[in-house]
Amino acid sequence: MLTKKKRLLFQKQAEIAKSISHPLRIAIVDFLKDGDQCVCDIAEHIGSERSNVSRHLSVLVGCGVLEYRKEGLKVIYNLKAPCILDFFSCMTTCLKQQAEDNERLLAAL
Amino acid sequence: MLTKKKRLLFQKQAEIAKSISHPLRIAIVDFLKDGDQCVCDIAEHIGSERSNVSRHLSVLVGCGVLEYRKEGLKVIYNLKAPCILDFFSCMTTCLKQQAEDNERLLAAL
DNA sequence: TGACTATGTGATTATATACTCATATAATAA
DNA sequence: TTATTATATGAGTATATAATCACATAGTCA
Repeated sequence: MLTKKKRLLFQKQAEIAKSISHPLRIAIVDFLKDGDQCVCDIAEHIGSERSNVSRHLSVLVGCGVLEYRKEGLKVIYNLKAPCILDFFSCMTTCLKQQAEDNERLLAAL
Repeated sequence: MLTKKKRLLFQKQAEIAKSISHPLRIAIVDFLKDGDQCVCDIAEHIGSERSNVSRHLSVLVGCGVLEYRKEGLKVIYNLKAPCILDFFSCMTTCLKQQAEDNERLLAAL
């Protein structure tokens, strides 16, 4: 059986995973890998309402994936945990694997 | 603006991330890193109903994180994408960072 | 064959999440 | 001061997810 310690760890890890479990949040992290950006530029880049983007950003900040600083009127967000990007490539590997599996299946029909 | 290609990629990546965005599913993946297991042993280890575990397992299989084989009555699950484990350590790094931040904050009070 | 065991699934309910709109806050400039 | 701009947040609605229970399926063995 799981210990309480492990349960807590898994709970916290799940929160981080959940924070990047949304296409727009993935797009945000991907955008920020090339440099810091303000909310309005992020919103324009991913094509969504600023209010919506603001909420997505606060989820990512809450989990320690992003951090921000204020510069005049603007709030600039940046990647705090770049190791997240490694996970992105792991997911891409998964997807390639799946695509290859499907290809093999198709060839067998 | 995002291209359609990128949108699709982010959508698929979000699905994989979502598949591990649950404490029980994290516990399952963590359990399977030490070797293949059947549903009933997984259910006992994580302390949840078999029907519930079965559903969580099918989510993970659906995203290519796990795969399974049948052995008699039992269905044995194993880790198909071990790179997921690297992400676990990234998340642990995030959590340590957050804990340190909190410590610094506390010390400043 | 029938009994038993492991697993999966349909239906239901409770809860969580995402999005939109309207509004609030805060910094800046006229 | 007022107006403007960037950002954040409350409320409401729609949708997605998780857990439970009952039942179905499928493999094994007497």
